[in-house]
Amino acid sequence: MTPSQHNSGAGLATTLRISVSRLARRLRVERLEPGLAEPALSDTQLAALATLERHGAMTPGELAEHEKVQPPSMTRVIAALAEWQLVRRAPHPSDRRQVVLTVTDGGRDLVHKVRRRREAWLARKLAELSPEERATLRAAAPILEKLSQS
Amino acid sequence: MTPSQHNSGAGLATTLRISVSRLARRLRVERLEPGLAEPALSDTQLAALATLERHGAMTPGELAEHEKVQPPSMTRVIAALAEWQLVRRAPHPSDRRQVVLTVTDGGRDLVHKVRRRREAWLARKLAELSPEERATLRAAAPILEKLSQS
DNA sequence: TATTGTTATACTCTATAACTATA
DNA sequence: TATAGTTATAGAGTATAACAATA
Repeated sequence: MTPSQHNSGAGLATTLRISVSRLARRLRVERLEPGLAEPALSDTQLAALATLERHGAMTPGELAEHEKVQPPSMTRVIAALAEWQLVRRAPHPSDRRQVVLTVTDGGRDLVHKVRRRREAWLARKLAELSPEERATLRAAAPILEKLSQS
Repeated sequence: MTPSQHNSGAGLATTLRISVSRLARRLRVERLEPGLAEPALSDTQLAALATLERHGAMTPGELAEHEKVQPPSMTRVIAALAEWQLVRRAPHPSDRRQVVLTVTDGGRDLVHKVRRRREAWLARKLAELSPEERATLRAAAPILEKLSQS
């Protein structure tokens, strides 16, 4: 690696891209494996449910915009989530064209369960590291976060 | 955060999962945006091409197994790649049921181009960081790599 | 008979276009 | 007229089942 690469981060870019992509894929897989009890939610359904759980209440249009899907696609996602009693639809208080979506208790439980399951694997792996290695990752996390902004 | 969480990495698991997943998604998106010159390869097509570029020569069955798709799906992927002259099919030397796939020069160029494009974005972002931040990431990369093993 | 690859067909997910109800 | 949501329909991607060629 040349000094200029060292400074600009070209060599670092290669190793970081590989390690980040691999770990992310591993985390994604880890979400799917267990948990055959609950309905098999698709990525979009799970993401929409998690967004709703975080934001509290949104209209279908807002949710579609947030999840970067078109409104008709969100209609189908909501229909599935509503059928499984994970979200609830209520009339908008002032505008009768709109619909207000909220997460049910069951939906909230499912979001938490999936979140815990995803993190359980990673937490186990982190516990196997040395304290110094964990400190390095703790310092790196906000920098990684900053990289993905903008 | 409690001391035990600090030691086991449960709190760290949350922040690290979020930052790694976000950055990986950002890197994936970065593959799509520019490059309107070449054919728009799907994720699976690009992954199959990259695997073939790395391994040199495989049969459709081996490639399907490696990419975790069923053989009929791989048949269609190969058909598209062959139509764009990115891979070449040759008869197997001894078993006439089998087919041997190799990457063409054009396919190899495309793999390299996409790989460079993905890294260019990250290298630009890394160059905006302070030397200390880059040093932290350089230390973190092998630890992230270790986490994704096993 | 078993195996490799392909063709036929169906399902899931998402998109665009057209429609309904309301503002 | 414009907007929110839905319904109708089409396209991309992948799966299983059935088939042809070869071992």
